Amino acid sequence: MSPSADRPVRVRIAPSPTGDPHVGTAYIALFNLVFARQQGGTFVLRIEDTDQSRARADSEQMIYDALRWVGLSWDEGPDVGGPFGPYRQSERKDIYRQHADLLLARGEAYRCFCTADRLAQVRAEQQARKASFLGYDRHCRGLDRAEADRRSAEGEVHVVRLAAPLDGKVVVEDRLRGTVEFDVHQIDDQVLLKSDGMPTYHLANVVDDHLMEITHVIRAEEWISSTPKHVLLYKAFGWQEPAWHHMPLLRNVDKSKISKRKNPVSINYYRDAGFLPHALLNFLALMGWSFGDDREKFTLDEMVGAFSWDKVSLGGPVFDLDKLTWLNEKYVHDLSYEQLVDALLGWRLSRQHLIKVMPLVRERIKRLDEFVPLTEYFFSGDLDYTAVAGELSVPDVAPAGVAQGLLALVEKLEAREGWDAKVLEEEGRAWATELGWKTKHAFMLLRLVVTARKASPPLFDTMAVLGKEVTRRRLRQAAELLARKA
RNA sequence: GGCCCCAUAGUCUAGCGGUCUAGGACGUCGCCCUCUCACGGCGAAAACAAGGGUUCAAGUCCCUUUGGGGUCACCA
Repeated sequence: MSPSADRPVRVRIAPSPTGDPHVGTAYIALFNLVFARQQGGTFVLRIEDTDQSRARADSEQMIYDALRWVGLSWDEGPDVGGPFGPYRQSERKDIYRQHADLLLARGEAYRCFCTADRLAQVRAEQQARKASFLGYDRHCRGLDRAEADRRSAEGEVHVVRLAAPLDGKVVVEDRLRGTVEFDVHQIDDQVLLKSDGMPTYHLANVVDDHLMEITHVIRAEEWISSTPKHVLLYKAFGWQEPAWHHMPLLRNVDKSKISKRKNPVSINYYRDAGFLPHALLNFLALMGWSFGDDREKFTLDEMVGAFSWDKVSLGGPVFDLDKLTWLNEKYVHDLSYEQLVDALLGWRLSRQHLIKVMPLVRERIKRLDEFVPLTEYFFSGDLDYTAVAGELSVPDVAPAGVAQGLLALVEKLEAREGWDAKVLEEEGRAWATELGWKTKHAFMLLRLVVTARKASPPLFDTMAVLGKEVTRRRLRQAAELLARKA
């Protein structure tokens, strides 16, 4: 019965390198790793980079660094290799194509020549008449196969879609939630191969999981509604399904799915804000899992020893920074003085970081004793704006407008790859222009937000050294403060 | 809106039919310790979403409602 009883346990995480390393990735990675370790299994890291338009050059490395920083490591992956490689989906294009061809040959899939415009029209029409089902209308499903193959051979742009069954139910056996049934009428003919030849998540995920002999899929709850599509794919291929486990989603304070707009979400933020990696990891474990007794502080090894699925709770846990801070305090207090010193030296007091700060302050100090008071904001997380609250403003702009402006800058910086003084200045100037704010005023505002002082080293150099996460957090915090005032 | 998931205090959770006048933790408040602050110690307020069943017995099982969330892409 168990799809894995006879096979060695293999699990995976499959992050997509589209941005900053996400706490949710670490969260899911933790549960995968713990389960693998407990079962004497293997934990695989696979990079899902099939969307060229969203891929970011530095993102993949940041994922590795961030996961290692929290203390998670994998047995197989693009950077460490392994017998089931390549572990980067962009390097497996041929494999997906072959599998799509296989499905095509079996009549389990078909070519679709519909244009993006037509698809958009269909969707708009469905929405307009408030159709209960939104999805592809199977326009190309009836096409003659030989004819479709000919058009394809002639180079006509098209995608490959799964020919989902027209009737019946798809059953997902979730090990955390039990049997979940989906009516097949809710599932449309999912695209498997995009017109650029890259697979969609659905195809790549199923093909890779099978080829990499993944026995247990442990992923976030947001995937549960696409699981029937995956089940259908396993059936179409005639493969054995993995055991499904859908973990609850981390939440913002308002209970929505955790997002960078409402909560620091990058692992790098937690690092830069002075959280200890083991504390973060321990905290993530607490989000959805409990030790069994009242223990809240425990190591990875202890968790591995005590882990079981029935101690996972399914309500979406709110990521509570206060409780994380409390846990972090426990970890800090458990360090010896020497260890704490090392922790600091590995953090913002590292030689590496101080060397970045120095060009900004050397000209501004006359004696060494001035360094610490002058540079405090380089070593802080959140700032206290009470002393400058009155000056946190732009002439003739209401506080709410200033808040909005700050958030607009956050969005702007988000959209731009790279974080150095040059990029920041470009974006900063464009931002001020767009808002119609004099740079003098706009930049003083930013200076106050970022340093809580009226005098500082050059603004954009300061932001560059501060780093993306801390800067972003301060912009948001200040915006929130101003919005409250309004 | 269709489908799906979820439901114990503001938050994270224990509870797997009787031992629950519901336990722990964060946060909040009070007291103690104390040269200050912090730590620490002690204590307080604070929850089984609602309504129906099943049962001798329901926070625990079932149904409905309500609420929250997710998802409906050539993104993952």
